[in-house]
This record gives sequence, C-alpha cells and structure tokens, in this order.
Amino acid sequence: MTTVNALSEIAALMGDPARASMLSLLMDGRAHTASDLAHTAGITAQTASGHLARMVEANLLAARAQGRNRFYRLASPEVAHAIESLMALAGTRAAPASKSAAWRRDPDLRFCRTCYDHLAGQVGIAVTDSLTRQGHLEPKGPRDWQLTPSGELFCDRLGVDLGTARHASTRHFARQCLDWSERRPHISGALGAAIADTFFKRGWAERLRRSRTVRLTDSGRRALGSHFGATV
Amino acid sequence: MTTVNALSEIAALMGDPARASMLSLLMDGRAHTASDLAHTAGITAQTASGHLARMVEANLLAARAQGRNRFYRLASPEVAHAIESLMALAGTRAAPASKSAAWRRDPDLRFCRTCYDHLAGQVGIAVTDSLTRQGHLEPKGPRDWQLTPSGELFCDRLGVDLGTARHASTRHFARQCLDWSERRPHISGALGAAIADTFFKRGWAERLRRSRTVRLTDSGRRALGSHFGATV
DNA sequence: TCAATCGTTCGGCCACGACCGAAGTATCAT
DNA sequence: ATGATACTTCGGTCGTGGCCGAACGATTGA
Repeated sequence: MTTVNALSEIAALMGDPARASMLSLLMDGRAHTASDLAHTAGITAQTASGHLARMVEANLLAARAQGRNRFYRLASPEVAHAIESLMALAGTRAAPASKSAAWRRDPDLRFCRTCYDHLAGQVGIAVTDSLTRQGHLEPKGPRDWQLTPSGELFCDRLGVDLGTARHASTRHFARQCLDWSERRPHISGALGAAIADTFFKRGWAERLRRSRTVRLTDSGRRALGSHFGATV
Repeated sequence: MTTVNALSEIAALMGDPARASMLSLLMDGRAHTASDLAHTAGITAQTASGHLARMVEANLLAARAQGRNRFYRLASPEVAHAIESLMALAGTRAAPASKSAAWRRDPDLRFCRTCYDHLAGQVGIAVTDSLTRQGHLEPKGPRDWQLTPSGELFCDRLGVDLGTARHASTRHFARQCLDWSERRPHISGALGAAIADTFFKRGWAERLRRSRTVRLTDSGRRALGSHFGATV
C-alpha cells in the first residue's frame, strides 16, 4: 500500500457526513456511547455500528466496552489535530476541547448528576477519589473495587445501607463506571447506588425533576468537606 | 452543523484516490499542468478536469492559465499542512508488517522531500534538531518557534533570506509541522521556506522532476555536517 | 428465570459520484 | 488555412458504499 492510498483512505473515512458528525462530537475529547454517536449523526444504531467499526479498524477511534455500553473516543491527539487542520481549511475553527457547546450548556449536569442510580460528575468523582485516597476502597480486578474494613466502618457511620447492597447478589457490588464528563471511573454498582441513596435520604442532594441533573444542597456541600475531605 | 458539513466536504475531496494522487504530487509546492496531474492519477484528461475544478471551487487548489496549459498548485500552506497531518495518521494506521513494507517502498521520499515549500523527512528533521540543539530555535507557543539572536546570526551567515521571510506578514514565521515519516515536528512557515530555498540555491539539494522527492547533493551532505553538525 | 436495553451482523435496496466516449473551445505551429 | 495540442463540457454507464429492517448476541436488573 502506498502512502497515497493511505491518505485517500483516511480522508475518505472523514469524508462521510455521518462519520464527520461523530468525529466532530468526539472532538470534545470525551468518550461517547455508540447510541449517542448514532443519534448525533442522525442515523440508526446499526448503520453507526458499521461506521464506528471502520474507524476503529483505521485507528481513528479507540473503543472501550463497559457493561451494555461501548464508549468511543478519538484514538490520539494526532487524530484531533488532523481534524482540526481540515476544519481550518473550511474557514471554521474546530472547537477546543474545553469549549464544547454542550459543555458550556450544561455546567450543572457536569457538576453532579445521576448515572442510572448512582452519582456522577464532579461530585461522583470527588466521593470516589475520597474513598480510595483514604484507603476505604481498593481495586479488585480490572473493573471492580472492594471495601476495606475501614471502608465498611466509614459507610456504617455514614448511614449507607450496606446490608441491602450486599443482599443484591445478582448485581456487582462496587463497579467502576467511566464518567463521561470527568473521563475517569466513579463508583457504581450496588454500593454506588447505596451511597447515592444516602445523599438523597440525608438531604445532601436532590434530583431536579425531568432531568438527570442533581443539585448539591448546602448541607451536602458541608458533608462533602467534613466526611470526604473534598471541596467542590 | 455547518462546520460538520464543511469538514466532510473537504475530507471527501481528499478521500478519492485520484484526487489524493494529484494532491500528493502537488505537495512538492510547485504548479503542475492538468495533463501531468491526470497522468499521475492514472485517469483520462476529462475526468481529471472535473476533479480539478471541484478542488479549485473548494479552495484547495489555485489555477493559472498560461497558453494552452493550465497550471494547478496547492492554494495555501494550510492545505499542505492538512494533507501532511492526514499522512501522519496514515503512518500509524497500517499493521506493523505491511507498514514496514510500505515504508521501504519509498526510502528516498522518507529521506528528503518537500512539504509544500520547506524540507521534510530525515533531512528536514536533522536541520530542525540542529537548530534547536544549538539554541538557535526555541519554542514559542504550542505550535511555533522563534529565532534566538544566535539563530539570526546563524541564518545570516548561511545566506538565508530572513528579510523576505519576516516581510511575509500573512504567514507564520517559524511554524511546527508534523513530519509524517519521522513522526516529529520539523520547521515550516516562512523560515522553513527560506531555509529550503537556501538549500536549493546553494546546490545542496535538488528536486526530482514530477516528484516531491529531493536529492541531497554531495556538497549538501557536507554542508549538513559542517553547518548543522548532522550526519544523514 | 424473564424482560429491557445496547450493540452488532446480515441481506437487500438504492443513490451518489467516478469514469470514459464524444464533441466543443482555445491556443499554438506550420 | 489546416492540423495538433491542451483542456473543458455533456451524456450515459456502472460499481462502490451508505442506509435501514430484521434477527441475533451480550449485559444488566428484577
């Protein structure tokens, strides 16, 4: 294969409107699910799946499976750079990673939200980081954590319902879940749900209706400081 | 939405094998006739004519009529930069085995070539490395360099036309350009063009006809050693 | 276990665009 | 003038590839 053919193949991948839409969304530097990308491109899931597979094959994208979801992101900064230089030709500048429209549009969603039934966003990450930093949570396998003895004690004091959480034997207890806004894993599974439940029961956080957005109350902010040693 | 369509349209233009062949030839920075480009792409003149018209329309190419001939060239250094960054992606794309095969197919191109109007390949990198190593060039921002006082002196002694280079105010003076074969930045912009010009004027290098490939002369090889402290 | 959700593979339809032959317009040479 | 060369426009063929419906596989939660 010559360099010319390689050039045309890469450019042709970016040259399809649907794929370009996906790449443009991924220019925010974060990972997105296949459904999310399909919806953005305005095509069905099965069509998107083919597109995504081709772009992974060509090393434009990297994929990571997580539960039922598959998260796709740009494979490297070089890919982003190439896309940006193409956009520069069109006279419109590529949006820098930190200035995505969706990013600015929903600062609250980025701050705190529910992910299924557990906390995500900056607050979810703050809680997770606190637990690992204090030695309450330690890695167990590639995608799970386990509670240490000190972690059990900590949760008991906090009022987290560990009994129910452990009783849900069909569910992962302390699962890692990739946070799409922070791009790092936060705590999910039965333990993550139990912790989120505690936040709601003790009035530290409250759901906004018709939205995944979660508002951290004043007492919640204080609790984050006193119990988790975190300021957000 | 507009920016996405623009991205796909530009990329789609580069994504056709015939057009990619033409663009690749035009990466030598010179102007070529329509027949020349058609022959390179392996298509008939009338097909090439359509391709060229579309690329002019999209501001990828600029055309100039001269007698019976029409000469086409890349419309701007930005176009060259976009193509180069796509080629950089293509280098990492292929599987290791087929990559080295393609790699060996163009050893001369990898050694030294023009990237629009400046030097690329091992020689381009050798020059750039020498300038930074000797403190003639220092980083200025994420994608630019600036010439130090010692660098100015060095260029003057070499016979590089700094006055003209600085006078081109519409253009970046010392830009970083990612070298697709060496995978590291080499010097481009007005200074890169002036340095390349010096290499050609002093007989250190000469272009091969109908190709981006540049041949380093014996005196050029000696000059690299004496002026740049580099052996290639 | 069952149901729901997310993602993929398969098969077939169909449009876009690359391609060439033929013909038309300049420009140059003799 | 006539012919030759360089390039373009037009018309029609045809293959590649994007698209969706349907069915299947995987993971999660009740």
